[in-house]
Amino acid sequence: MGRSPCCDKVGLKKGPWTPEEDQKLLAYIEEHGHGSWRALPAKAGLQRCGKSCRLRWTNYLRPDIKRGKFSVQEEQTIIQLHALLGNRWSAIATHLPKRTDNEIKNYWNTHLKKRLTKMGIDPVTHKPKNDALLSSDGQSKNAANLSHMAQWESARLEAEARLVRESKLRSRSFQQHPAGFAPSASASASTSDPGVSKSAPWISGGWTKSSEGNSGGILNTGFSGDLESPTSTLTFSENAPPVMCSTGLGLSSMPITEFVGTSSTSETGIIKEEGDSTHLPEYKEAIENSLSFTTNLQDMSMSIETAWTSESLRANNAHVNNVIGNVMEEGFTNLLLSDSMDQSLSEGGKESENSGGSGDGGEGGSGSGSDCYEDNKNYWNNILNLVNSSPSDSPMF
DNA sequence: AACGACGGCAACCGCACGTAG
DNA sequence: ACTACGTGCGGTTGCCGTCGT
Repeated sequence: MGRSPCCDKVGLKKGPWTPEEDQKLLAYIEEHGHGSWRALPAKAGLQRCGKSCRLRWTNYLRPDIKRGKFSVQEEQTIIQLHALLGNRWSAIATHLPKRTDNEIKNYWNTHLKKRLTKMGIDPVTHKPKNDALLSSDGQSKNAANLSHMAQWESARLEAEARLVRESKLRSRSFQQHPAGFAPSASASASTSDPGVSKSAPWISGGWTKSSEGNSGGILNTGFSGDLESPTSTLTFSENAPPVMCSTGLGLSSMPITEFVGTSSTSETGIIKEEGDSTHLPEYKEAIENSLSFTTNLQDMSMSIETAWTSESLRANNAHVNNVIGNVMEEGFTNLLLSDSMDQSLSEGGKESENSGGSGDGGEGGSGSGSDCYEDNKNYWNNILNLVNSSPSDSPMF
């Protein structure tokens, strides 16, 4: 595939941007929008490649960027989402308004990763590093299961994002071929679309819950507030079996409940080993089937917003943030916060400016010795809380 | 004061993906 | 179906300021 290098032209400047360059770029974009990035430098009178301009704009000049220290809440959000999504910074950035993925990535690499390591948690797997030591009391199993859960959740998010992306495409078709679809002045996607089942097998497979009573699947649910995410049917109810209809992912029979109920009762609800092993291939398949790991939560929220522009959908992101916020209030972040504070104390309050916010670091007291396991347990419990507390009646989750 | 080590961060690089022609 | 282009994304690099010796 031919792909012309963008910066191989001689005479193009690289390296740090000067205020003059910034000014030029800013002025041009404010007046004309960025349009084609490749064409922009010439038009704006910059000796830069388009890519460089784009990066400068998205990571630095954009007016809606918040700079400066990350708040404790932001830190916690990053860690939690990283546990679920891995190094998908753009997805994580979705839930940190005004922060760029690059900034988050840098912050993770320079601060949070180290902090987790210091806490004895593997920043990659988010598992306790002393897994082996814990194995005797079964904690390693728990940790593995929790990690497994996170992996699965990651795949789930991927699938959901794909669904939305698919819907986005449909939305474009709406705009381009309005005659071919029921007109939707309110863009509320209130129509059924036979094409859905063809293009999105996981939809056609039926989100049992969401498609019940509306044959068109998810898109039929009407987005006036009762949009049912396919995966939102993953209710995490300990009583009612979850209606996992991700047939496209081969997950329909997965014993999700067994995973799910565990978040709040760390000791009891952990995945049953037999269930886990039984469905391991399905998990694997589910994850592997989520081919497009480029999708992210931003895709979900943004594409829905652009696709249907329903106010109710705007709550999706807000909800996620609320969930995260709730989790934080419940103490997960105390762990890190306390660590943060420990660090502050030990390092002379280097990070004490940390948004002074939510001084909820009170009861934490992590970090030392015997508390380590407890902390890690809480850590994972709260990650699961994040997932579990996504209400089934949420438009998005 | 000079020097090296280290950390933080902006920017670059290259791959992947979507899309238009 | 193929190709070129535009863009998104994550990993990496390199500059610069700060700190310790």
